[in-house]
Amino acid sequence: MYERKILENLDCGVNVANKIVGGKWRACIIDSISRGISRPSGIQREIPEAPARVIQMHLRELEALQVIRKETSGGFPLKTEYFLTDFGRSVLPLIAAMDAWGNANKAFVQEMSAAMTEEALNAPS
Amino acid sequence: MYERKILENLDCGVNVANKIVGGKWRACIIDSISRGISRPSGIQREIPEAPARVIQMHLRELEALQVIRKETSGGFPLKTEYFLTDFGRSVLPLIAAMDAWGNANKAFVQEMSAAMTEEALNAPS
DNA sequence: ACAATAACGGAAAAAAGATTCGGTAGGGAT
DNA sequence: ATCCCTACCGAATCTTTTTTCCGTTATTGT
Repeated sequence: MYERKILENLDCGVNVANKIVGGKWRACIIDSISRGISRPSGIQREIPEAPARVIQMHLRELEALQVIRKETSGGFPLKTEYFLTDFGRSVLPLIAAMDAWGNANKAFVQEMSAAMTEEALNAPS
Repeated sequence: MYERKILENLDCGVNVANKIVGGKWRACIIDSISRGISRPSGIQREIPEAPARVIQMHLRELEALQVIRKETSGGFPLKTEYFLTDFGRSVLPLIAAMDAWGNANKAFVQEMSAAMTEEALNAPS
């Protein structure tokens, strides 16, 4: 696991929340599991743009943070399943709130974002 | 401004939200301005752990994204003020939700986080 | 024996983000 | 004259996160 050089600050609530749902694919992974997509291969099929390695690493970390719980049946075909813990379920409303706000303001942010890159291109100075 | 190499994906609401409130100091800066701390120097005094340069850059970006609006009175002592736009005010409930969830689960996350680093130290393989 | 699938992880590179260092500029106070 | 304050920005560097590449193990189907 990666060893931090700068001590992370978990005093502020926002930072605590970002620790769980921040990152490029975190919320997607949690959302998939909440929708009953429990196996790693299924999650990968659900989010094909995310590299398998990244999903694997996030699953490890979310398990360590007790957001999800792992269940392995050694049988065949080699079955691993992940489920949300109670704690994990408690983030769902937050993810829903972020998703709702984001979707409501998607067009505006996309527009501003596009304007920013155009501005950068048209002002080579 | 920084030029992305990988196209950012603003299709998903969560990513749109993270574009505005993600990042180490974004929410803190927006929160400060919402509390009436309008000048850069004031914001820096409010968040002394954040380097001045970082705050400056975020202010630029938040302005470009129209989350905040800038007002300059050329007079003296060289006064610049930032205010939330209507759009900016619309993120406040989201930041409040993140902060509330984070504060409610702070102790648990801190505990899990500590357990993770200890685990890493005690298992040198 | 050989491919296919599932789960997983090491290592290094790439990308993104944060930080430090230094510099600009205008004016005020001593 | 010299130092301080305010606002600001370029560039290099460091840290963190994401990605790519390539392995391992185990079992099933052909």
